[in-house]
Amino acid sequence: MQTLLKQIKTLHPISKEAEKALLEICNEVKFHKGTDVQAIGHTCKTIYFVKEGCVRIYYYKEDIDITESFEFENAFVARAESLFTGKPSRKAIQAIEDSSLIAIDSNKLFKLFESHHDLETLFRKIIEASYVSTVNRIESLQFNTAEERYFNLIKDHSNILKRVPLKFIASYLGITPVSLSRIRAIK
Amino acid sequence: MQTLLKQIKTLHPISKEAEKALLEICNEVKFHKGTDVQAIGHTCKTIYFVKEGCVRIYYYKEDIDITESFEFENAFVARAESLFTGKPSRKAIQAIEDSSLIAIDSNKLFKLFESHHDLETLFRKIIEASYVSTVNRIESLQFNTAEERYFNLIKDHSNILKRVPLKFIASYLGITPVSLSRIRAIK
DNA sequence: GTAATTTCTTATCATATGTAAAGTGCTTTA
DNA sequence: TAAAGCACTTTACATATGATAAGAAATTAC
Repeated sequence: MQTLLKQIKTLHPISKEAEKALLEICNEVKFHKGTDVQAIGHTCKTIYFVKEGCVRIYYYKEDIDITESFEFENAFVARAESLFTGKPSRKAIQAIEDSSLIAIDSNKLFKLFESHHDLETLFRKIIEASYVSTVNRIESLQFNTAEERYFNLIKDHSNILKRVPLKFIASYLGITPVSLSRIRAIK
Repeated sequence: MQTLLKQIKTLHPISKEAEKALLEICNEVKFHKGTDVQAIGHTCKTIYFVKEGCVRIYYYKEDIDITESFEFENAFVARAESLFTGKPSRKAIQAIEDSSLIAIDSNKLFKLFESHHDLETLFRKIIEASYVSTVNRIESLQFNTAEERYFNLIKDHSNILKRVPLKFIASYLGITPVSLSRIRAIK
């Protein structure tokens, strides 16, 4: 759990009591490469912190597997559209590598917000940061070419090519694996 | 200010004291159609609530005006990438119609969070909802065709065509005005 | 109310990306 | 170790969207 606490410290330091209360609703879970952490149709009631490994959120659009996002070490993962609305998710979370995640029970967490103001502030900031990164992603999808998006991705995540299959990267960029191959062949 | 309080009630009811404190950091501002509410390069320190009219967030990519988002009555507007990072924004907010906005001073608001827990919860929920809608927008940009995106937009905002010029809608959808004309000609 | 400007549409051609199919090489597994 | 399966690439062709330019329609300014 030390990695989680260390990461929290960089975002919004919390009191010892809040730390203790938080740890009580956390537990570590491990998943093998390729297995679903949470399945499609499940209502998201857990926020995960990636301690080791990496995961993706994916869904099916007309039988085609589409990767919505990747998360690596020290990132938080949840299916926002389910977690914040209480509706079942059409999306799943899957381990891309053998991964260790810290699972935080979201209902218990929201309860803790009432007694630990600093915990709510911490998670508000986490949500704000996620929000900013989705806004930036929209900008990229809206008017960058697939080629620009690909080269930006490997610039920001230099080791992603070693860790994530190209087929996942292709749908993440909004293109087919064939199209990605063409882009990669250029340079 | 009644419209703002009414909208808040539907999201997360707050105490009378919190209401009073909030109103003290709000003030109403009016803008004529076509004028900038906040300019490019300005660091966002205001959250707006649209009382009447509509606005858009836009920026320039290589001299081309791109609309990132629209907001209509009863919605909150802010340039998240600036508000939550403290950096100057490359984006502007512009009134599309003559509009009445309620301006909330964000620094004062964040200060109020310390004394009014329910205000923080309210704004956390507002951010959560914005986050969910950006996640949905990513899904749409990632794998829907321009045609699907257009018909979804007018389905969700039935009166948008009467209120917003097509050139803004085109860039919002990630296509050129010419391409939008073609799509509209189909049906 | 007319002229000027802006917005929108249409047409033509160029280009990027999609689809389908076949081939290559790597990994898994029996 | 051979066979099977999977990931990735390449090719050929189809289609959607972009770029440019010209014309029609709507809006704005005087």
